[in-house]
Amino acid sequence: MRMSDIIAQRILELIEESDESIAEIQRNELASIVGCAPSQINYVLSSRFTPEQGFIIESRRGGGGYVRISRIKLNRTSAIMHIINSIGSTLEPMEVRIITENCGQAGLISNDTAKLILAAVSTSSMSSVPQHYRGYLRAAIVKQMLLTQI
Amino acid sequence: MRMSDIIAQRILELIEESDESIAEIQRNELASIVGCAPSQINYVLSSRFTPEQGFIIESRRGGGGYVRISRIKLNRTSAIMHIINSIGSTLEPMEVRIITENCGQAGLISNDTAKLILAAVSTSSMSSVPQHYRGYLRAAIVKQMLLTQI
DNA sequence: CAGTATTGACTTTCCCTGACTTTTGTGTAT
DNA sequence: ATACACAAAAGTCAGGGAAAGTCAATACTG
Repeated sequence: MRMSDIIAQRILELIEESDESIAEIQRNELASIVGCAPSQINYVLSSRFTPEQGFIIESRRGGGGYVRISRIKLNRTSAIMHIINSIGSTLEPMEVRIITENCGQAGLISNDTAKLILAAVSTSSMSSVPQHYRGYLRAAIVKQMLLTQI
Repeated sequence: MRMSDIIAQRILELIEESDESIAEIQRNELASIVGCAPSQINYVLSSRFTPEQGFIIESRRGGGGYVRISRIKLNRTSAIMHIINSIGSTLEPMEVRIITENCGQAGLISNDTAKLILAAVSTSSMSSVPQHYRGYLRAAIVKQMLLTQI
């Protein structure tokens, strides 16, 4: 069995065990338990615990640092997940408008949330970033934000 | 739990308990109560109770010295504007965390909104954009999102 | 060969401390 | 009253340690 699989499995176990669907680990500790390089934890997280798969990663460095992996709870979720999955790797402004409108109409997100999403990906928010990246960025941000609404 | 968190928590408790949203402490006394070096109190104050976060620090040295931490009360709109104005051209993840936490605690934004902001600027949202741009992007997004809350 | 895993060196962030400095209040001698 | 010394605070800053993050090179697998 691959190291990555062991790590992923262990993290999933921790999530299962917790009431809140949250696993909070110390990267170096987990690495030494399973016997791999610490940086491989990052690899596993970024390849298998992505927002697309329904996970949110938060972390903090320094003494007492941690990595928190949380799984989005399912229910009405499916609708939102479906929308998220339908989003490709890039999004144009018009598409964002349509998505938020649809979500709003379907009662999946509030008016306020819709506004927040539009603000986050607004032209003025992204003016510091070269054109070239904006489509990818929009897609990633919208996905990530929708995930919190589950 | 980190020492810094304990100290911050204690100070916030004191502020909550007081009618005037003021905590008045003696640096060395607090340090010895929680068991840390006195200078760490300064560290916590300067990293988490900044004017940008809506706090004012006053102090006096010498015999009978003190440190007074007071939370600024403003009306919602001006409070939010104040925070937006205090944000520079770039933001680090930690700063975003502190800002959303403080806004949440001050009742300026909902829990849900806080989550949305954090999601919008999360590492995974921005992974498609080179490091170099991320600070500026975070600042722009957070400002833009806070503006919708006015 | 293409794609996925794995590692290790280096970087960044955050926390914590201790040595040193500065400010303020108090007492005492002139 | 003035000046001075001393003690009792708080402030500053450089440095070290403990985490997590990044990235490029290499190994493995199908």
